[in-house]
Amino acid sequence: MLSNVTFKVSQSACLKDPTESDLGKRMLSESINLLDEIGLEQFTFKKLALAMGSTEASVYRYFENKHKLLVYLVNWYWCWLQNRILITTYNHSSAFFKLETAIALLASPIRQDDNFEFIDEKKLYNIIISEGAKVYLVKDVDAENNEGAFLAYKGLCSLISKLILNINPKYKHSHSLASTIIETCHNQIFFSEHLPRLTDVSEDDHESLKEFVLHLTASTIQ
Amino acid sequence: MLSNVTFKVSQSACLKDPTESDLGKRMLSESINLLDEIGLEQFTFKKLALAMGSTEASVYRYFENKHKLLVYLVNWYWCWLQNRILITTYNHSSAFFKLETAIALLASPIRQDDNFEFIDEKKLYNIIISEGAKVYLVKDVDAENNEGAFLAYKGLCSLISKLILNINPKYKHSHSLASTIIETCHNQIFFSEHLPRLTDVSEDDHESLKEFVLHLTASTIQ
DNA sequence: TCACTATAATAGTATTACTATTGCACCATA
DNA sequence: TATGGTGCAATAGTAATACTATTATAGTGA
Repeated sequence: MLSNVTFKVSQSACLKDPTESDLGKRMLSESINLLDEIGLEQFTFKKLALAMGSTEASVYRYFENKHKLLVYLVNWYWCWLQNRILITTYNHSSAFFKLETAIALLASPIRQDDNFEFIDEKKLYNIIISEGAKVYLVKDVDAENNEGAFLAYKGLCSLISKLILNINPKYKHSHSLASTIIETCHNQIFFSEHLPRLTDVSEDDHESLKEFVLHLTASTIQ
Repeated sequence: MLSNVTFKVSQSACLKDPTESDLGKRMLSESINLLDEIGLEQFTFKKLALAMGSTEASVYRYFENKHKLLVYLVNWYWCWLQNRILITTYNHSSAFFKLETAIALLASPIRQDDNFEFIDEKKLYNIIISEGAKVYLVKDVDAENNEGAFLAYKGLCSLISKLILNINPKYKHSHSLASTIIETCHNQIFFSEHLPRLTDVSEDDHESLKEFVLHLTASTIQ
């Protein structure tokens, strides 16, 4: 069902579609490896070029700067995840089951998806957790928003929001709860790995995280 | 009651205590103005030095780099906020009232505290919302954690966690809920200002934010 | 008055982010 | 098969940023 799917990842994030050339695909693949390994602050186009056996200038042909590259990757993830949720819940009618599935997917490391051989979904998931918030925590967030940089996140939030309203049409804060669910899943995983005193979730205990978030969600919307 | 209080803000964050010299105080004051104005990415010690009529090298005498300066400011805020919560709830015995007070303080812009004439608490609050997460979302978070960079955050989290357990001693995820409350307050304010489709809270409607977080908290812990 | 100390200012270097220009391969047309 | 155009990557830079080694100065105690 997913085969031959490509995501229209925010055109504004790249100068040239990296999925349409061999060099571009290697760029995505290597940038995921490198970002996962050294983090956004240490990441430079020079290091990326070295890792992929190309040059700095070639990377600049595809992405304006490293922030836009991160925006591209994060958007790719949001598109991919929304797809995953829709596919996994396709044959079910219960809104509660759908919401549970969405939370389970958000709270667990991602299985490799062989439809995108140039994306390592597990490493990308780590990048989302550690660097994801940096795509919007910038001064020119409004300008980027106007360019459509966050449409995929909004889409996912809207999807979860609708599931919440299906369960309780009178709940007044469905969008806030949806974004809280998303952010909390990632935050708690980060805390469990690095700042354990900020969480009760043990490292890699995704079942416990799912339980926490699901209980919080279900209690809140009754 | 607060007068003559100073915070032992993580010693490791600075090379020299900025509150003990005139230049240091101006450094804190101007860095808050500048960070609020242009954000961490655009912020440089050169610009700070220019703004305060000093030199880059002098700033480096107090802080290793701009990240450490941010760590210092964020820690100052966490210390200050914990103090505020303790003072505001001092004469009350109800754990629920205390939790409500903590959420109200987290969810609202801060009044100017005249005990610290070199800190503009409102601007600092904006910085916490926009830049706060960046203090831990870095590759060497574990090393910084060992140096005690996050003790103040852990202290606040522990305080809220205890209030939760006072209300319901059987609740299993008090630390996770505490950190979720803190992060959610700041996130939702950011979203209300920049990405309104991710929230139901309107800009500057702190009452509605407080309502959302308090309802979520109360429902979750019963 | 003379060292000694603590401080800030000067004057750099190395690295990073980004860009202008050149060179090369592919492809259609004569 | 030759020729000119097009699109891409590589070369070789510049400008700005992050950081440091050294010098200058003011205050303090002997």
